[in-house]
Amino acid sequence: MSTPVDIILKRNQLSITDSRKKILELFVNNSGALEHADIEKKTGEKFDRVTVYRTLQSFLEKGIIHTIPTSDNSVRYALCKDDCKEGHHHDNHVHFLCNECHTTMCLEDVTIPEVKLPVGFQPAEYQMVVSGTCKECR
Amino acid sequence: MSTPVDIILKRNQLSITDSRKKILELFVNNSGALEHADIEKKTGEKFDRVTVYRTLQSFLEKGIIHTIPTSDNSVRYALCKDDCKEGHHHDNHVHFLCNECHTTMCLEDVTIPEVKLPVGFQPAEYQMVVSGTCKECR
DNA sequence: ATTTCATTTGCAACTTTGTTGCATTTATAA
DNA sequence: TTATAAATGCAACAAAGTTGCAAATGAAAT
Ligand SMILES: [Mn+2]
Ligand SMILES: [Mn+2]
Ligand SMILES: [Zn+2]
Ligand SMILES: [Zn+2]
Repeated sequence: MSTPVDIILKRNQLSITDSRKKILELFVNNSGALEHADIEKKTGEKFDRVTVYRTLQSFLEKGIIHTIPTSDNSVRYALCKDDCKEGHHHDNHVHFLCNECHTTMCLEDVTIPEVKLPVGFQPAEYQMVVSGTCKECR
Repeated sequence: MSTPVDIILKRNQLSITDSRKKILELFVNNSGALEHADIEKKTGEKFDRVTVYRTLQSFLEKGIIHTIPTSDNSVRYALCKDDCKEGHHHDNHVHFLCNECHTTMCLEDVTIPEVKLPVGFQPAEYQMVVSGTCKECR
């Protein structure tokens, strides 16, 4: 019996290990984005810090998760929609940071608008982050 | 004789010190954004790391510089246009990250477009970062 | 089920990045 | 010139991230 998490791991040619299962479950069961520290807390110190780093790294490389830019120095991770290929992400959706509850979420349905850049600039990837008050907090 | 840098400091009620002058000069003479490490390098280990941190912090608070969001964990700083008030930045311009020369720059003339958020979401600040190849590198 | 082998993990040791308290120095204004 | 509040440097620390390597484990073959 393969769990949903197992299926994701198999599809990405990652061996199914304890840490990968637990960490991927966190993403699947959480609506918002997670920081490294969140993951360490929520796994209850079950895994070595290094393992968490390496697990996130391989999820990133496989296109299972993506990072979300923030103005402070924190890195947030969130699940990619299924159509991200290895090494080539293309979630062109807006991200929202709530100033009240401090959750970071993917607004999958809000597409990043195009902008006209000055001549000579060749765009490859667009990122848009909106901060404010989320649905729950207002 | 007040230098341009002195004037900025005075306008923001910051006392004119060696470190503040040198660090602010870096921003004024550099077109791109700077990381903490750049500043330490370019000042030639002249100032203590702590002083650099505290100087950047006070520039941020006064609205002299602003941070630029990135997907990795690095923090970049760039000069604000003159109309940023203490604690309340409003540079609503797009930022560009060059994948070749790795410079980060403010596209002052490119305004961040509005997006329609799902009901319930109250936006406060918009950030947009475009990565790709810059004018110089193509 | 057992064996094999590449992969993954945990540990230790390390580097980098950022923070805090405090004594000394410095800038500003009286 | 002096007084005083602010800024700096230092030390000590905390947090975040990296690397090499031996031991453990997963997947596939027998
Ligand atoms: Mn997302
Ligand atoms: Mn800018
Ligand atoms: Zn919220
Ligand atoms: Zn470039």
